[in-house]
Formats: sequence, structure tokens, C-alpha cells
Amino acid sequence: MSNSGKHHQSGCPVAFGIDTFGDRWTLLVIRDMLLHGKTTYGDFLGSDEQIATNILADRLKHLEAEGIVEKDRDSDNRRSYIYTLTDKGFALAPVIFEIIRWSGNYIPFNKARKELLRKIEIDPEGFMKELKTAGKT
Amino acid sequence: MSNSGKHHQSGCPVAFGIDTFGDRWTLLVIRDMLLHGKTTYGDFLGSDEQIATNILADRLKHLEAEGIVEKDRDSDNRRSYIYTLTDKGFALAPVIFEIIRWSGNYIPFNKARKELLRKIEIDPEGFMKELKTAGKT
DNA sequence: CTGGATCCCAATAGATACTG
DNA sequence: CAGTATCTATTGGGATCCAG
Repeated sequence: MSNSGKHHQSGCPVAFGIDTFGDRWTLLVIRDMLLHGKTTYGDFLGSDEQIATNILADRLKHLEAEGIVEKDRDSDNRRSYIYTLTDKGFALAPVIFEIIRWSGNYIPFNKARKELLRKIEIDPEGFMKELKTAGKT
Repeated sequence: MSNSGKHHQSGCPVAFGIDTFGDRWTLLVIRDMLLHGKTTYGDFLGSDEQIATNILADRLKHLEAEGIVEKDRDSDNRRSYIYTLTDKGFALAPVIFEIIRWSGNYIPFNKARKELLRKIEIDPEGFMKELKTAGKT
């Protein structure tokens, strides 16, 4: 299931990489582990991008099958699982970092600000309230 | 058409990168320009991975819209187009290189050999014939 | 409760045939 | 040569169900 039939099998290392982690979700999960210290199914579900449960389960399964992620029982929680990156998974850090570097140069610089302005327009009072309570967390 | 509805809009640079070039074909086209000096629609179609014509057209259009690729008329050929990377496109080279580096460490080293062995098993005579005529191109 | 599996169906990607 | 049209396959969202 899932991503069979998508493999290029051309022998090209770029194609191999894409076949392994080149879908729209996999790298985000890896990012969560690498950059945000997320380790559980619930953690991943909580990310901003709102991955669906079936997609997440599928991707985790594949990452495990590929040896990029390891799944163990939480020794404390006993009914929870902990996902961690293997060396092979951790070795993707430079790829992620180069993507971040590239985006840093080319992401629309005012996207966040635009969001903010939209918020202000729609609900100025709510925004002001948010502003006042910000930084107290 | 194409990749609308897939954008994460989370503000995360990784998600931004994925939204821009994170599908299964875009990076391969960029690889062709970057590493193999390909410049025309026909060039891209000829790659090992066999991209479909509509996909290629779509991806080129998007790459152009994103300012990653530039499309100009071939000054010689006049009814042919030349696609070249912009600076923004060229700036993806480190991403590609890190993917190659990662794959270099983790790609199944014997994939090509396995293919070969399979061929030999299925059609030994055909294989021998291929072997004899190889290197004459 | 956490970590999934499953089903439905909408939307997207992709292969193939054909066209300006 | 450089695409478009059409039709099929796959992915993905969301709800719900299920097991430990």
C-alpha cells in the first residue's frame, strides 16, 4: 500500500531520495523529530500542518520500514510509543537544513505580517487582547 | 490545476520548500538542468524516469511561475524553447547535493547488480547478446 | 487515554492518446 | 517540438471505529 508504484528505479540518487522521503508529509514528520523534539503519534498529529491520522500512520510505518525511524514502547507510559530517528534518519538533517536555508532566502518575507494584518482587520479587539497576553507564557 | 490545495501555509520553511519543489517530479527536472545540462522539453522527456508530458508541462509552468526557471525562445531554432535555471533555481543545488550525499550512504549498493542478476536469470541469451554489443554505442 | 485501522468520497497526480 | 484532453489511479481529509 501507500507509495508503491511511485519508485523511479532509475538508479539516480536524487530519484532514490525522492522515492524515500519525497512526498508531501514525510519530511515534515522528520522535521518534527529533528527540530521540535516530537516523539509520539499525538505529537505529530498536533503539528501546524494537520496531517490526517491515516497518512501519519502510513508514513511512520514506512519510515520504520526504511530504517529511518525506530519505534519503541515508552518505558514510563507503557501504553505509548516513542518514535526516534535512527542514524540514517538523523543523516537527513543536512537536507532539511539546506531546504531551510533556501527558504530563508526565498520565502515571501511578509507572509507572517500579512497574516497579522488580516487578523487585525477581522478582529481588532481580539488581536489587541492577544497582544497584551503575549509573552506571558 | 496542479498543486493548488497542497500548500501547508504553516509558515515553516521546510513546509514552504516542500510546497515549492516537494513533489515527485520537480526536483528531477531541476536535477536535469543542473547536473545534465538539459534545456528543452524534449530533453526532460527523455530522462530515465519517464515523466508524462502533462506532468512535465505542468511542472515547467509552475517552476516558471515561481521564478525558478526561465523560458526563452531558442535563438537558433526559433520554434524551440530553452529552459534555464534562475539564481533562485540554481540556489537549490545544495539541497540536491545533500540528497545525493545521503543517498550515496544509504542507497542499496547492489541494486544495479540485482537488476543484472534478474536479467540473467530471465533471459540469459538476451543478456549475453546485450553484453557483446555493449560499449559499441 | 494513546495509537492506530477503516471507510467514504473529494481532490490531485499521472498515463496515454491526440493536437496546433 | 511543445504541449492539451481525457480518463484512471492514487492521495488525502475527516469521521468513526477499535484495541491495548
